[in-house]
Amino acid sequence: MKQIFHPEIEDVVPADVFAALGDPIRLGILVSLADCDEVDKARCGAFTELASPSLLSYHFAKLREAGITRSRAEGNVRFLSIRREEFERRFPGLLDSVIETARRDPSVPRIKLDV
Amino acid sequence: MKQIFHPEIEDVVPADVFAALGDPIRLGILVSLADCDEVDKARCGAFTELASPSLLSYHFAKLREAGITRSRAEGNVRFLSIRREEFERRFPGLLDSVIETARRDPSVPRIKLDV
DNA sequence: CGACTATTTCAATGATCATTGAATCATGGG
DNA sequence: CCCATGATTCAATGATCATTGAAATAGTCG
Repeated sequence: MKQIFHPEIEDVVPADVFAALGDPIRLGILVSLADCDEVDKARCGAFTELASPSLLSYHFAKLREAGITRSRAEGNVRFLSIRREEFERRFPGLLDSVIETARRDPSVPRIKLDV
Repeated sequence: MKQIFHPEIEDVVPADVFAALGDPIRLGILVSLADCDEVDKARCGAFTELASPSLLSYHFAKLREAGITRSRAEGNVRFLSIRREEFERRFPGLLDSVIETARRDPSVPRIKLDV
């Protein structure tokens, strides 16, 4: 079982966060996660409408390495979640307005995550 | 006098905004502008501590083309300002939390703009 | 006009990015 | 043990990026 790298939240830097948000697919992943009813229950494989599996994997890594999301392996499957509390502590208010901005905009693709 | 392109605020899209914010120099320009006492009085030439003139020009263009700033030519000089009201209307609350995030973070370089 | 200043543009560089498809790896179930 | 499933990794692609320094542009002032 390979270790999945997550940066310490204190090491996360604004420019890297915004760079990670600067892609429509990644914004789509983020709003879809945010709109998911059950936190921490979103399978990676549920996002295939947004991109191919290998491209998704690439974008998941970007979000994860920017400190925005957390990936958790459970058996065969991986779950994806937003690092809400940590991120809120590190950059108060930021994620809420980012998500709200992305949620409101039709240019951001999104999926319904059935949990 | 060459025309300077500014996108219509309605044409501005979140992913492009975040991509423009995904660079420490550009964040530095933004917070420095935001912390400038007199709005719309910041000369482009006042940012030379952040980068070389030609690199600054490049970053100014990125911010401008992303709809975040406005450039105004006046004689020999160009002035730079944040498109506050328009941007607030387009993406309510976003710019405030972006600026606050950048302002608080020591990884973002900044200058004192004497006006 | 001619020199000077402020700023942009251009061409060139190497680095990183988004994307693709094939290969790999790990797990769970028969 | 074998195979299917879920997901990542790898190699290769062309595109875009940040940076540099030199050249061009435009305005000002003598």
